[in-house]
Amino acid sequence: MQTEPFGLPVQDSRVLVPEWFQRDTTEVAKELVGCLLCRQLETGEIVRARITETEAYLGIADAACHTFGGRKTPRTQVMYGDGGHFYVYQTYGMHFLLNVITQPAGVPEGVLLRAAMAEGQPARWLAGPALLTRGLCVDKSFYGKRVSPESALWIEQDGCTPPVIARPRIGIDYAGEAREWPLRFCWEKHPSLSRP
DNA sequence: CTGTAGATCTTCT
DNA sequence: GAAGATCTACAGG
Repeated sequence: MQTEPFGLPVQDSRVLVPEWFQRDTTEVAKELVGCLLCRQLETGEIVRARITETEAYLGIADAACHTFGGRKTPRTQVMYGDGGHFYVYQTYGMHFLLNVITQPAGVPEGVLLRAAMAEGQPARWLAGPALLTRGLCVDKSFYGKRVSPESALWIEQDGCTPPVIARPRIGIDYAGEAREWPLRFCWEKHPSLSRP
């Protein structure tokens, strides 16, 4: 039931378990739009943000993915593990980007979380992958942790089913034909999108 | 509104 | 040694 605009307030929700992520990456990316990214801060306070934008990265066949061609480096190592864990890396020397690993072990794919909106905050507070991690105090210490409340960072689903549209991904012009692939999933017309 | 530059540093060649 | 799954500020039209 989608009565309030832009998915607020939160309804009865359930925590997604790691196994939920161990399947088709594009499906996971699509279904994560509308879910709640939850973070328990050092203070104990819990922040819930409605995910509004994701991107799927399809592993060895995807020139935009860090594991393209089966590349295995210290940075990408966790991508080869079980889905339902986090892949966090730093880019441009100053930004952390948060991914959820998908698929069973051996299939190095994942979903980049690009934008979200938290209740009681400006719509553009988390309107970008680096803004999202900065706002929720997510850094490389989450690398390899389970997507679970015991990690202080998890995802809940509460039956919110927004209108989702697919677009080419952002910032991957180097990726040859893969740059056209419609793997960016957006909540249609949502004010918190990183870009329209 | 558009374009461009600078910040800043890990990762891989 | 170069580039990057970004963001912000500022200049110009």
